Amino acid sequence: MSDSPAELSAELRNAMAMAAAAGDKLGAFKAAAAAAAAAAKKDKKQMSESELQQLRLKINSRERKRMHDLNIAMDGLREVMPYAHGPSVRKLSKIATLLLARNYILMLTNSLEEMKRLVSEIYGGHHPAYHPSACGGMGHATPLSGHPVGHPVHHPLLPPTAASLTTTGISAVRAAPPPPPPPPAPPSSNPVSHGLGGGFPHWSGMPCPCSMCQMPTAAHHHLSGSSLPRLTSDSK
DNA sequence: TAGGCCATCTGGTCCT
DNA sequence: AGGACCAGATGGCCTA
Repeated sequence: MSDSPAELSAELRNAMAMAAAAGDKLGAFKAAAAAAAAAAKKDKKQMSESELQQLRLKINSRERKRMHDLNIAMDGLREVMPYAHGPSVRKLSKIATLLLARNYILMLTNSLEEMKRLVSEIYGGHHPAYHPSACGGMGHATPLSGHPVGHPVHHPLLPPTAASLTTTGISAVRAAPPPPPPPPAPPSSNPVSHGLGGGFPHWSGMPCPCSMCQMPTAAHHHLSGSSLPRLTSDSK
């Protein structure tokens, strides 16, 4: 197996390492891109070994950048998760981040529903929030979730309500069976580890990403995975 | 040492 | 045609 992909990629890695060592990676990328652009004008069968290699370097560099951007977005997601941050805490894995985010969204959605229910109970459905005309003509698409009387509402910054989510293709979240609303405990309370795989610390009232704590929300399983349209093509 | 996680390469497919 | 996206393969690093 002398021409195995592993050996070929090792060769390319050496080329990249040499290019990176000679200068900045951007410069190496630009050189590779220029050579690849010239080479791409020809038929691939007519391309020389080095031209093919340059094209491969360009594609590899693009893919690296794409994955790097994805990791940056993942870090941004980690930052807003109710989880212990800090140098002494191990970073959440990607799968754990996604599972925790999902549970967190479900929890927030449920809390919002519960809050709306409580407000309607207290005010008997006569709270001004349920009458958009009382909000200075801002014209809500959906009733606001019971903001306190007298407090200014920054409408553009409000998170979408569960009802509005249904109009954006996320209705499955709302369709989830309501788990018991967790108390609003801050993540600073003592974590409880159940000693399962992954070693996720458990915070009181906070969603856990570990597989043991995934609630059976079969009602919205159709939201996951391959059924989601591509972001770049959902406008069609 | 096995298993988990990750980065990277690679070829294929889809989209603009 | 070129780029974005995806999934499989591979190897490295780390931890229990």
